[in-house]
Amino acid sequence: MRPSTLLKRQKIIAAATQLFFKQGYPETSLDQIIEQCGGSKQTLYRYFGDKKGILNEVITQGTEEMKSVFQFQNDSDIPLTKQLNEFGYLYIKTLCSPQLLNMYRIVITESRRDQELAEFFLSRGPQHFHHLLTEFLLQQAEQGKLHINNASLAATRLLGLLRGDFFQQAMLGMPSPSEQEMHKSAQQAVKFFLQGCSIAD
Amino acid sequence: MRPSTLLKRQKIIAAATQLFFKQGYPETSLDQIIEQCGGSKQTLYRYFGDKKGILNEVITQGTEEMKSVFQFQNDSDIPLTKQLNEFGYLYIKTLCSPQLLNMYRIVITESRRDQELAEFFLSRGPQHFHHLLTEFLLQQAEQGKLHINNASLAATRLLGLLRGDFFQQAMLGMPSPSEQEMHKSAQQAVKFFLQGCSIAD
DNA sequence: GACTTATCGTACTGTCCGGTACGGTACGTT
DNA sequence: AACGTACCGTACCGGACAGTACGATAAGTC
Repeated sequence: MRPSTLLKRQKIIAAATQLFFKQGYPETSLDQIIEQCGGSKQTLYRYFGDKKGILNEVITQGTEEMKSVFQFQNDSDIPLTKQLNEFGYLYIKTLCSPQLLNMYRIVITESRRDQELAEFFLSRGPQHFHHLLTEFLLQQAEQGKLHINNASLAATRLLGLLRGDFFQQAMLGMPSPSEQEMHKSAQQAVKFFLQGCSIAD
Repeated sequence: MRPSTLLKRQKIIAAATQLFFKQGYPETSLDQIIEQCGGSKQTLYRYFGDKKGILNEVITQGTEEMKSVFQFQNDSDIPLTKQLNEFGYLYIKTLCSPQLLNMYRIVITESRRDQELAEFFLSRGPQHFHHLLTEFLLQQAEQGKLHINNASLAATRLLGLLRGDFFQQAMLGMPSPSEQEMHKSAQQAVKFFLQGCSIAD
């Protein structure tokens, strides 16, 4: 294997990602990818087998990158509300990012043909956020800072409140909220969540 | 115009709906629709202009039908909690129905090309539910049965709680919850919502 | 420098599909 | 019965595109 191989792979994936996100997966031809990143169709088949192989790699790297960007600092010196506000803002911002929205659209479209891809994306994407929040809530509960019986269910609720209408609307191409709206919505959702928690379950 | 024309139109739409929902819109050829409902391609073009014309009609009739199915009885003799539970159950059930899920998938997929369709669907589908709930909450608030400042925001919150993870997962092809789970989830969400409302805003 | 192997460019194949053309046929009207 | 119109069936057009074939060329290895 040549040393340039890995670089070429990344170039192909970068080009494919950009085109898939911009136009959609079925709407992007292999020739367009080649045109964007140079090289020959043969190379593309050598590395990825077929078109779906490219998509798998795009989704894999896309989710990986998102996970690395979404860094939620769990610092016990910071008050609970503030930490949740920050988490909420990050969550809304991530959900409304073109990166995630485009992946959602593609995976939803392909889920009819490729259930495996859908499950993969679900576990690496949405369920990852759920997992992070559940762990955090669990920890807070153990420290007595929060009264919940079921951390996973509580996480589902907070995430649902955070999503609100944004996600559905963004998914259908409506404009994303501003940074200010995201902050405000996150704060309101967290407040509402904590009030509900003070008694619930 | 012949009397059989309307019948034929409906037959075409029924066939197209079934195929679009089962296979997706781009994956369904006009020949397949003809094969299913009989007739000639020419007729199809006579009635609908082009393929997208058929889709528009499918979505229009689909949302119309859903609105007529989703009948929320506002009976002031019934306690608030019970009414909200019923609403919540209906909402979850509708969201997880193949009818709505398939429309969502198609519209999301097409929203890249046809923003108008997306907005049409959004207003007739999701926003219709939001509107119904907002009106109801407003009425309850005016009667002093509920303390909220912003009925629309409150509706967004309850709907978010009701959706929980179900919608995202169903959208990606995961199995829908059972009737029991729907009932239970609706009750829990409503309970949590009402607790949050007792102080919030 | 000789050899190997990855890559390139281009052309090609097979297929699918939206949309059109057109001759024939049933239907409804007068 | 005669006429016009809607409808049917089939064939066709043009274009797009995944995937393949293959000879030419560059890059790395010895």
